[in-house]
Amino acid sequence: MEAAKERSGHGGGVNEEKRNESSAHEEGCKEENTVIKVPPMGGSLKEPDSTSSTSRKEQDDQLQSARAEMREVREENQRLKKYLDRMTKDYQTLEMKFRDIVQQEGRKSRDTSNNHQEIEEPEFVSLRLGRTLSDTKKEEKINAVSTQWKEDEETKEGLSLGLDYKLELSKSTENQSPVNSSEEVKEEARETWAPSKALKRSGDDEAPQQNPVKKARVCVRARCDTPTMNDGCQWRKYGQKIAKGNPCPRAYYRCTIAPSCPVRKQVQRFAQDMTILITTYEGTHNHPLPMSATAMASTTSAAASMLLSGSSSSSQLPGHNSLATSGLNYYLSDDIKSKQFYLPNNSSFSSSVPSCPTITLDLTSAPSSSSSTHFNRLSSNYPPRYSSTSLNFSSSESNAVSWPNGFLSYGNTQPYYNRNQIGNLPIGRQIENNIYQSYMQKTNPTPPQHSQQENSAIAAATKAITADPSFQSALVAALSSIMGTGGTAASGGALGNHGGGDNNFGQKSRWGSELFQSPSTTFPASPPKGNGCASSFLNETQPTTNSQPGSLTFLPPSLPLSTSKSASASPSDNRDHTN
DNA sequence: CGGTTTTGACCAGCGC
DNA sequence: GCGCTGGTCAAAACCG
Repeated sequence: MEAAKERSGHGGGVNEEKRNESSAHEEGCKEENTVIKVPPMGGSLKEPDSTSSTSRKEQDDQLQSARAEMREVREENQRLKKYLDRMTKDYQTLEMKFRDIVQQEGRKSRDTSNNHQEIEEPEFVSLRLGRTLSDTKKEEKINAVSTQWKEDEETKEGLSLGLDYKLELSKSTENQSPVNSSEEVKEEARETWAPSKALKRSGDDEAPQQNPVKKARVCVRARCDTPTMNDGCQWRKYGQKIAKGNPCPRAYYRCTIAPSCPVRKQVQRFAQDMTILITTYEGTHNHPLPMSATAMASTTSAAASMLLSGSSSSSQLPGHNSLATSGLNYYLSDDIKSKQFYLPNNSSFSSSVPSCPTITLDLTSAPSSSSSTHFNRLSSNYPPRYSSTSLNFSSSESNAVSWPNGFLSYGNTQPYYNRNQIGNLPIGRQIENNIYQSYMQKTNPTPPQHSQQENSAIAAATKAITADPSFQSALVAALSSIMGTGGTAASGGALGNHGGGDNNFGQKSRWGSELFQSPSTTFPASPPKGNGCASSFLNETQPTTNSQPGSLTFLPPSLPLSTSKSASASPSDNRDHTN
């Protein structure tokens, strides 16, 4: 190309000479190629007619050479185009093949592992989180999955499957072998939170140090204006750091409900979107939790259980996961390296996360019923062993509803309320708060315009949701898994669910009513200070809408919002609550 | 006064 | 071995 340019330039120079003499050539050049015809005009003006002696042959030769070059250039362009087309086709075909493979694998695993479930309750959301499988089965599953993925992912990355299922394979999976993963799963299943250095230092031997490295983490992403998201637990801030790559400091909290509780959490803003608060829970509560904390705890524990049980990874297989079918999005990612849970650019958070499986509950996804399609195509690959798993329950809450009054709205109000707009508008929160209060107190002197409508709508939605078999099954599965993994242990459910299985289910069904009827009795009163961010979670399109048959909506008890003026409002909230 | 938050310092892991 | 970074400690300050 450059050569052609040079030549054309050269030809231009030649034309200059001709220009004065015969414009006929120029005309010819115009027809052939516009490039050649652009000669520096100044030169031609300066040139005297001394060139009259140049023979036409030379000119013709030059023209022809220039034309020939142009032809070559065109041909080259055509070749490049063809090549590009070919590459595109190849890419598409490969993509198709890959998807087919992935889907087939998904079907296989589903058939083998979740057979009965689907037969019995095709519409039900499976949140058993692998509890129905024996450990060995789990391991096998995991291994198989891991290996398969490893193979598949070796050639491809950036998998996007239907049902909003997305996987992220660690970009650098290094030594992670399926075997290791299974072992880790085992260890994780014990719910032993690796004390890491702090505990080591403190001589806290309760936590098994056999499992020094891996610990399940549950990362909750939610839009939140407040420094922290109140999850009902009592937290004490014990440190703050500015992590590399994120201007926002990362705060470290420790559960203070029980002195020996190993649970910790990290709170950090998402660098690319400051409105997104990323909370990472780590460890297992070894004590009962307040009601207000069970919502988040149960959810996170469910997620953790999923992760630990390996169902996540297994299920992970494309699309087969019941979660996926149910409209739940969950992502696998290696947060350690990939760092991008969902957002392509995401490099701000979780960079600190050590090599441990992490499951992410994304509450920031757009309300789109089918799941957050807007984000995330995980660019990276699924690590041979489960690394981090992000679980997106397709929360409709693109904007986590935050209720300054200290309550979290789990009800999916979105269908009735443009959550997006609200969330994005500064006044959104206020409006929501007002609405919420209006129906919480029923005596709100200045209810917003739509508050009553919303109340009724939400109430109806709540009823519908709670009555929905899919919802119930999902809750049952989730809770059973929670109970089983964490709950079985006296130490408490993963990440803190303390309720009993059956009770929980009952509880669940009560959530909605509690939420709307007398939340204040069950949940920590909203802190006076209060502003907090409620992580509305697990909101999905409502079953009633049927837009997503399998969609899951959790209506856990409202969460108290963080309140303290400073970052971690939770503690104070809880204090208020407990005291 | 008890608990929490702040913040500088310390320690360990990791990569070069 | 050194530097960087993440995670934690712990004393002081703060708050109700």
